[in-house]
Amino acid sequence: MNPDMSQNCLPAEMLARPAVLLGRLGTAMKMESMERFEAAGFSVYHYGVLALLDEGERQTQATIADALGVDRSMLVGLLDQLEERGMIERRRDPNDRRRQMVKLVPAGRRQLAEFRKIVEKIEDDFLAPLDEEERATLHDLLLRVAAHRDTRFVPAQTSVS
Amino acid sequence: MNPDMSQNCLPAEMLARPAVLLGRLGTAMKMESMERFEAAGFSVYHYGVLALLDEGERQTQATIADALGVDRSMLVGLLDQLEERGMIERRRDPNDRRRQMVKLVPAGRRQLAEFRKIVEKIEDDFLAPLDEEERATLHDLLLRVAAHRDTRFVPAQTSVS
DNA sequence: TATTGTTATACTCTATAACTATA
DNA sequence: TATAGTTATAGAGTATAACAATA
Repeated sequence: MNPDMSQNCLPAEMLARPAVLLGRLGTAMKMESMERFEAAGFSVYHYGVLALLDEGERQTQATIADALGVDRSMLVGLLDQLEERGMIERRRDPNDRRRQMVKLVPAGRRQLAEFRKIVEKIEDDFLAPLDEEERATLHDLLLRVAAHRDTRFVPAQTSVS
Repeated sequence: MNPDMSQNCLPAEMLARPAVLLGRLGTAMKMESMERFEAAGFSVYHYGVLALLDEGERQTQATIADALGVDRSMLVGLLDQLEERGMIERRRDPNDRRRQMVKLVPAGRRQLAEFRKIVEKIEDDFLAPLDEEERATLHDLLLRVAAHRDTRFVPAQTSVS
């Protein structure tokens, strides 16, 4: 109908590449997430920290930073903010006073529940055109790609020891 | 084996979310692309511009910027660089001297061929764990998600007029 | 001397706003 | 007055480097 519609489009050769779509969509996804967390008075990184600590106390800040893939110097500010709001606790390791042990406290656990709602909403909005099965397929494909290039994406074994 | 291995991992609840994987992988994809294009002396945006112009001359710079989703002020520099290297030509529209018509010239077409090799290499490295059929599935899913939220991802109709 | 956490610095990216010329 | 393109400015975000305390 409108002969100019193709003028608004990305080049067909780019649309044909899964890698291009992945890059564009992933970036959009990240921006969307950041905006929604900002709107809630937090950042996406706060979610990552709380989700990580929900799996257990950490003996050093460095392991948190490494697991989440953020710089250690950046993590300091994130933990400061979470601590100020009473969501985590830091305390020095008595055996090695350079280290800070970090753990989640009840208020943090409650906030994590709120964060999960935000994440579910984002995902649901974003993946709206896909049904449950298709989302599972997408997840499987992405997880394999992610695990292949970064061991941080390899799901942890349930240790028997 | 190593009891600390799960310490390096992202939280399981994040790994379980396709949206999280999409955001992380997409960002990694974009960064990887930028680095490889930088290494070749260009930027990913140069590829976008050439790929777009390969589909036909443009009557204004604004349609290029809008289609690629970059700011018009940013496009100026990209076109300057491509013009300096003799890959595109700009000329004023005689009917409206505010406008610049932009088209690809042979050297640009040759460079585009090089860019395509880079993109194919990136994609192949990135999607290494997926076979052809799985890549097609991934592409289909991503395209539907992309088209749903942004008409620039709706593949252009082959016009009959 | 090396490591943990912290603070300070510098730089890149990009969004916004001004500005010029044409209409 | 509005639009196309251009240039200049400013601010956010982040990577790097320096620093203090402890080992």
